[in-house]
Amino acid sequence: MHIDFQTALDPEQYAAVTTTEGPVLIIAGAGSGKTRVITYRIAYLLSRGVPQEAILALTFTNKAASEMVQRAHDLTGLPLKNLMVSTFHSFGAWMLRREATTLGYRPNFSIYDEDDRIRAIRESAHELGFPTEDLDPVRLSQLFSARRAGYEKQGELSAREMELYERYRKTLKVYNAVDFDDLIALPLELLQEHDDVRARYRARFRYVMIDEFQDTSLQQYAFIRQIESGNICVVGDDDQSIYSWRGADFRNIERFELDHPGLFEIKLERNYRSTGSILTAANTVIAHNTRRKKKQLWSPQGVHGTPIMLIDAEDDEEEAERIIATIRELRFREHADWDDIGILVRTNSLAEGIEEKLVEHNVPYRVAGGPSFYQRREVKDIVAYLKAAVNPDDDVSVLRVLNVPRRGIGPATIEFLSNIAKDRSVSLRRAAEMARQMVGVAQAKDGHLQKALSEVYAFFDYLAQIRMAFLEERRPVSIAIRNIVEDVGYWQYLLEEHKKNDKVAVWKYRNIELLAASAERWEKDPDTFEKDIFAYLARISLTVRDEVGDAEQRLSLLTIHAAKGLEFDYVFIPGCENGILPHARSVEESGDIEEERRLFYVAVTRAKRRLFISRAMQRKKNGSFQETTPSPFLNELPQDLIVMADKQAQPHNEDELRREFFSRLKSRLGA
DNA sequence: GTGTTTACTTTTTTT
DNA sequence: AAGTAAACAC
Repeated sequence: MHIDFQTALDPEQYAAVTTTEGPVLIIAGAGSGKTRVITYRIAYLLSRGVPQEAILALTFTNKAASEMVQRAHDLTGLPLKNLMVSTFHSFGAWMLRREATTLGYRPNFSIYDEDDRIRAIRESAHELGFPTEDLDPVRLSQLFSARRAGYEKQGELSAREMELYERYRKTLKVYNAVDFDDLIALPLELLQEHDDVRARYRARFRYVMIDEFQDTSLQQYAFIRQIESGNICVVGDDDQSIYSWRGADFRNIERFELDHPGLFEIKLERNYRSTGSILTAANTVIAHNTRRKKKQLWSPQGVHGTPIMLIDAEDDEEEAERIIATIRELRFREHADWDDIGILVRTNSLAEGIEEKLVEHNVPYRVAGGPSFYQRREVKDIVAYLKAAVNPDDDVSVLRVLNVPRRGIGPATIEFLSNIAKDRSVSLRRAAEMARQMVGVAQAKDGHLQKALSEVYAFFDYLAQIRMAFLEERRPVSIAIRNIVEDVGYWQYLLEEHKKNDKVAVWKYRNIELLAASAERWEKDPDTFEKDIFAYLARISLTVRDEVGDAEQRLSLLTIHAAKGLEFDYVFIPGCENGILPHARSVEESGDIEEERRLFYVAVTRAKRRLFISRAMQRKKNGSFQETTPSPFLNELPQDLIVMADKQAQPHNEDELRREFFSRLKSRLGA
């Protein structure tokens, strides 16, 4: 490994990379080469003889983590098997797996995503006889998270809801399951309460780095404090803090300063990404925020670039049409590649409308965000089989597939078993086991129930069989998936469920085949170090989307949240209307629009060359049209840098003419 | 226990 | 406008 750090980095970056001992705070403005600094820092540590296993780098997304490893690998040319670059949650899961017994869990615990969690809350509410009419599991889920993270004020619960919260926690323990909050809270508890464990982890991870530090929660901050032992480097930008709704608190930056008196602090303000007009716009907008660290992005090249375009359309459909027309023009006039274009939306629902138009116009695109592959019902079903096989006490997964495909196990049977389970605080599986032994049950006259119960027993026996295959003969996950589909007759089930249009059934079956194929790829990947079923389940529970590495050029359509850390030559920000950006709900909840402004700032700073902002005068919402007003952020932009897009100047262009020509040709040949 | 009809509200962002 | 949950019929 031979790297000339001095020439590869600007002076500030160089200082940030080479100050390896003691606490370091890096304030990294948008486009200032943050990822570059972190990867060079890893390379620098390695070049100084620090062993890989002594380094811990924590990020928020799997994408950021894998990109970092990739770039560190490219830089050093070293195999990086023992380098721990991970998301907070994956790292928590990893720790918890190793230390489960200390905390009273078994190592085969299940990880519950939001959907599983809602089901568990419903289940607990049902057990408590909580009135269903005022049960809002989604809201409760948020409140529970706030409470778990230590935000008492936000997490205000009524006495009854508090009772439900306690029951939910107990229920998860019985199921041997943890939720996302637990993945941080439990390892934290472990480090706080077991000096020997803390000493062990501190001894190992002598160099700790935190990416997107402004997005850490109080809980994560406490966790960082526990695991670091002096050499801690945090990188963040308070202007890009957009996750406060998830418990993030950018004041952790101030806390960090207070807690580390001798810290080395450096600001990266050189922006290598955007043109001058985009930077000026970004600086002007963000200056309206009151609580922020002072920062001014500047461009070392000093190029001013093209003005920002403002598109105002009659309605949402016209907005999408004009965006697409503009994109065509960019492709024609500036030879823009599809990959260079990003459409950044505030909400997923906004993306849907645009997506329809993209399909209509044959624009190749990829969507990020939105419901992921792993959330699809058929995929979740199969995954639930895997989860339940590994951890048969996981009632949420069990209940999900107990009667899928239909086995005649309905509400009555489940009620019967859950009563036993509730009385003894055990899982359904244990309850079923007990029922099997109980003479009274075997002699009961109810033929229906008898039949259903024997189906339940057979179901658990089947799960045990799969479990054995995993643990004893180490059956690969991909094979197990295909076995399950076959054994339970899932294909027949799909056909049965979609009698009217078997296209849906085929589509769903294909998704399952994709799941098996992706598992197979994962098994064969030389970079996967742990290949057992536990590692697999942790991975898919904590992955939003798999980066499908297809070489095809595509435009990106994604939420602003998902766009953080990315950049595009051409950026479109649709829906710049009051209520959308800033989002009404957010303003209502937090009382100010500063976070929404940061969101707008993040969107603007993704653009390298040109920025297009659009809005519709009226927009379809829940079926009917609604008049809109422009986003206040539009007035905060420097007006001399904005140009109104001309409505008339959207003629047929090359692409369209060509397509029209071909379609005519085709129909003539066909006729 | 399963299938169909009816009433109703919904999404802001994600590990 | 559409998808979900409760209500109802078989």
